[in-house]
Amino acid sequence: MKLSKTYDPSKVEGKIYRFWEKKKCFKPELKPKAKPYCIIMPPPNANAPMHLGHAVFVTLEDLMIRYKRMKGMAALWLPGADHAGFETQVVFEKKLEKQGRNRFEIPREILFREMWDFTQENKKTTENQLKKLGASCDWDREKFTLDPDIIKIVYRTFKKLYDDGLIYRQYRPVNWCPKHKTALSDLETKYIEKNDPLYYIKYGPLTLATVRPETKFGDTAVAVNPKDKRYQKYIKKEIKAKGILGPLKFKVIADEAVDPKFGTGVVKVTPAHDPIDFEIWQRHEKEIPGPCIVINESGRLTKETGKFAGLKVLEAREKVVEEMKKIGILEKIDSSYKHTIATCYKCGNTVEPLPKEQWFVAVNKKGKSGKALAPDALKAVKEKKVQFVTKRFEKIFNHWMQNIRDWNISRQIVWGIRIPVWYCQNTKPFEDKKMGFAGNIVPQVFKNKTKTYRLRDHCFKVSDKVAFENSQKGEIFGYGTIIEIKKTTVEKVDLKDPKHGTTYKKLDELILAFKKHHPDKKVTPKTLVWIYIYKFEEKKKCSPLITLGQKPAQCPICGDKNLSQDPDVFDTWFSSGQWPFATLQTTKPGDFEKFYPTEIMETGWDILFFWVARMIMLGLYETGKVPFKKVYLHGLVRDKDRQKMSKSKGNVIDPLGVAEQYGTDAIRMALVFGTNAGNDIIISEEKIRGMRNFANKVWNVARFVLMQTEIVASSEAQSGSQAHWKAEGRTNKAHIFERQASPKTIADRKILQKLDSLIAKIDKDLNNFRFGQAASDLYDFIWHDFADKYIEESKNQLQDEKTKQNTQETLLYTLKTSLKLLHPFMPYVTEEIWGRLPGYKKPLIVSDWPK
RNA sequence: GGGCGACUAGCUCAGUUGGUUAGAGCGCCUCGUUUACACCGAGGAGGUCAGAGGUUCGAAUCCUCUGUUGCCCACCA
Repeated sequence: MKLSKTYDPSKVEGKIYRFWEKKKCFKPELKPKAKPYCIIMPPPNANAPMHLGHAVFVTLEDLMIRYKRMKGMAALWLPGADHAGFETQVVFEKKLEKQGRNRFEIPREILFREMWDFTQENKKTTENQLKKLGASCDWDREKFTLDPDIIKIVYRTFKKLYDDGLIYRQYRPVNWCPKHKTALSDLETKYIEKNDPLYYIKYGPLTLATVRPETKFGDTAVAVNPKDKRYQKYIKKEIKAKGILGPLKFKVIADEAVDPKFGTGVVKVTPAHDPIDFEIWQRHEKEIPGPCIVINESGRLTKETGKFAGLKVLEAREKVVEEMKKIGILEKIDSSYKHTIATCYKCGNTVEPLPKEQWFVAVNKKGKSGKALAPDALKAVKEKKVQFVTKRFEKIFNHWMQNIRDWNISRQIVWGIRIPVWYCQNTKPFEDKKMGFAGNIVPQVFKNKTKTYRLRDHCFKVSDKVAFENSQKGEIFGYGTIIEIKKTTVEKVDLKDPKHGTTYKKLDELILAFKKHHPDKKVTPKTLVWIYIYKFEEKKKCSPLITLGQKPAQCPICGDKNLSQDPDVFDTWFSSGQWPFATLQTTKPGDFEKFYPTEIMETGWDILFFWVARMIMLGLYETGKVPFKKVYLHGLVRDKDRQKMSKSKGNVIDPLGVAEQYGTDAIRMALVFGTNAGNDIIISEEKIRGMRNFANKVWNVARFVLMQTEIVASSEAQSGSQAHWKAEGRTNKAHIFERQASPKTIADRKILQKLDSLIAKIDKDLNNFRFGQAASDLYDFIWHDFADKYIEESKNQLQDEKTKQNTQETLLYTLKTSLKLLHPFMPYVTEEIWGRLPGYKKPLIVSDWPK
C-alpha cells in the first residue's frame, strides 16, 4: 500500500489532536527551565458557536504559540470562555421572546440558572471548535469568567478601587436603553445621524431652540452664555412664561456651556434627561428635584406631565408640539436640522438619558495610592511598555484614552457578576414602632422644616417616630419625632408659615396639590387636615458596604441587620478587563509570577476600547505591570463582497463545516495568506480551496520523497493506526536527515541556499508579525522551488548512481525543514507526514525549529 | 466637528528601512494524461501602481494638494 494520492484531512485531524493532547504537547511544563512565553486567549462568548471571525484569532495565536514552542520556549496559551454579560443577556432575551416569555416576569435566580445552563452548553461547543481548529492551548488551565476564583479577584479589585477613591456611586443621568431596561456605558451606545425638527419655543420674553419639547416638563431653568450681550439683563432674574400645563417660572442662569451661536443662544435646562444640562444644573444647584423626572424606564412620560402621562416620547412630542401651537408659544420649526443621537448598540433604540444611582470608575482621577487609570495607561504606552504592532492603533488608543469619561459599570441585568455592595436599610425605628409612614410622605419635607400636613389621619401620637422617604429614589433620608398634632381644615392651613414642609401661595394651589395625591377624595376648603409638628433628624448616612462577596452580618455604623445587596451586576468588561492577571492568578501556583506580563494580546480591533484599553488600565492598576507587552489587532473577516459576516446577513461561514470539507490547515492558511495586521481579512471559498490544494501539494511532495528514498514500506505497513509515530521498526537512516556538507550539483546547491535564506526570512517575518508574508514565502518555496524545480531535477539525479545518495539526502532534508517551517501554519498535514519520516523521535509540534 | 485608513492585473490582495524587468491566488488563453500531485505541469495575455505637483541619481514606497471610498471618535441643545 502506498500513501493515498490525495491528502484526506478528515482521516488525520482528530487522531492527531488527541495524540498531541495525550503526549501533553500543549503544556509549558514540557520545558520546565525554558523561557516563558504566554498568550492569553480572548475568551470566546459562550452564547453562540464560533464563526470564521474567531478562527482568525485561533490561527494567529496558535501560529505564534507553535512557533515559540518550537523555538524552545515554555509556551502557554491559556484558553477560556466568556459569560459575556449584556451580550448574552440580549441573546437570551431574544430566545425568551420566541418562547413568548419575558425576562421581567422570571425570578432572578431562575433566569440566572437558565442562562447558566445555556452558556455551559455553548461553552462545550466552542471548546470542540477550538480543538477542531487545532488550538494548542493548555486545557488544564481553562478558565470561565464566572469561575468563583475569578469572581473573587474581581471583587478584590473593586474593593481596592473603592478604598482608593477611584470608584464612586452617583445619581446622574445615564445612558438608558428603554428596551433592555439597563444603563449602558458610553461605548455601548452608537451614534446615528438623524433629521429631527428643531422647535423654537417662546419662554416668556425669550425664545429657545430644542429638539425635545416633550422634556419641557422637566425644565428647571433657562441658561444663556454669560458673555452673551443680548441676554445680560435676564441673568439671575426670574422670568415668567406660558406653559401647556399652566404658567411657569424659570430662573435664568449663565453657563459657559451654552453656545451663543446655536439657535437663539438660549437653552432650557432639563437636568434629569440630558447629561449636559445635568452638569450645568450641578454648577448652580445640587439636587435634581423629583418632579423634574418626566420620563420613566420604559421611555414613557411620567405622571408629572399630567395628561401626557403614559405616552411614549415620540408620541408625546407630537402632542406637546400641537398644544404649543394652540397656545401660541411655538415660534417656528426648523425641519432641516440634522444632529446625532445615541442609540443602544444592540437594539438600535434611542438611548434615553435617565437619572440613576450607579457605580462609576473614575478613570482620570488620581487615587490615594497615587495611581490613576487612564493617565497611567497612556504613560505605559508612551514608554513602550505596551507596544502596538500596528502603529495606527496606538494613535487611536491614545486619542480615546485622552478623552474618556468616567465609566459606568452598573448594569440592571441578571447575567453577570453581582455587585458586592450592601446597603444598610436602617429600618430600626419602624420595627420598633410600626409607623409605616414612609410610603406616603410627600417628598418636599426638608430638615429645616418642622411641620407637614396630611389629609389622612395616620393615628399618630405625640412622640411617635416617622420616616421621611424620597419617593423618587425610594430612599429614607430622615426621621421625625412628632411633637404635636393639630386637627384643622384645608382653608385654615396657614399658607405663609415657613415651617411647613410644603408651601403653596394660594388655597387653590393647595387644593390642587391635595387632589393630586388623593385622586379618590373630594377636597373642599372644609376638608379635614392634620398638621404634624415634628422634630427632624437627618438619617445617619450609613455608607455602602463593599465586601469580597460575602454578606455582612450587620451595618458597622448603625448596627442594623437589614442589609440588601445592590441588585445590579458589573459591566462585563469590568471583569474581563482583569482577565490576564485574574486567569494567571488562579490557574496553577507560580503561573502569575512566571507568565505575567504576558507576551502579546492578539484580538480583533473592534474591541480595542472595550477590552484592550481596560486590560491595560486595570492590569497596571492591580499588578503594577502591564498585562501584555505587545498588542496585535487583526481585522474583521469579510466575505468576498467585503461584507461583514453576520448571522442576520446569512453570509457566515461555519468554520467546522469548511474544516470538514477542506481541512483545518486549508482554513488556517487561507486566513493568514496575504493578509496584514489590522487590515480586514477577505475570505472566500475559492481561497480556501486553493490552500487545500497547497496542503495536497505538500502531501505529494512528501509522497514523492518517501518513495524515492525507499523507506515508505516499513511505515506503510502500520498505516491507519498511530503506530507510525513509534520509532520502532523505523530504518536507522537518521543520518540522511542531515544537510549535505558540500552540495554536489548545481540544483542541490541552489535549493539548499534558498532554504537557508527562507529560514532566516521566516524567522524575521514571524518576529515582526508579518504572518501573511511568511505564509506566502513558504507557499512559494515549497510549491515553486522545491516541487516544481528541485523535485523535477531530482528525477534525473536519482537515475545517476553518482548523485543518487546526495539527492536523497537533500530531498529529505528539504522536506523535513519545510515541514518544520510550515507546521505553525498547517499543523495537521505537517505532523501527519512527520510521523512517517525515517528517524522519527518526537512529534513535530515539540521538535526544534530549524537553524 | 475631529481622527484613522484604503485606492497596485478582470476579481481578492501582497509589496520590509525608497534600489534591477512591480508580485501571488483565483479567473482567462495555448499546450501537455512524463511512474508525487489534474486538488497537476509547461507557457502566455493582462498594470500610466487613483490624479496632479514636489524631494531624490532613483518613488507604488517619502512630502503637499485633489478626487473616490471605508471606518472610528464626539455632551451643538
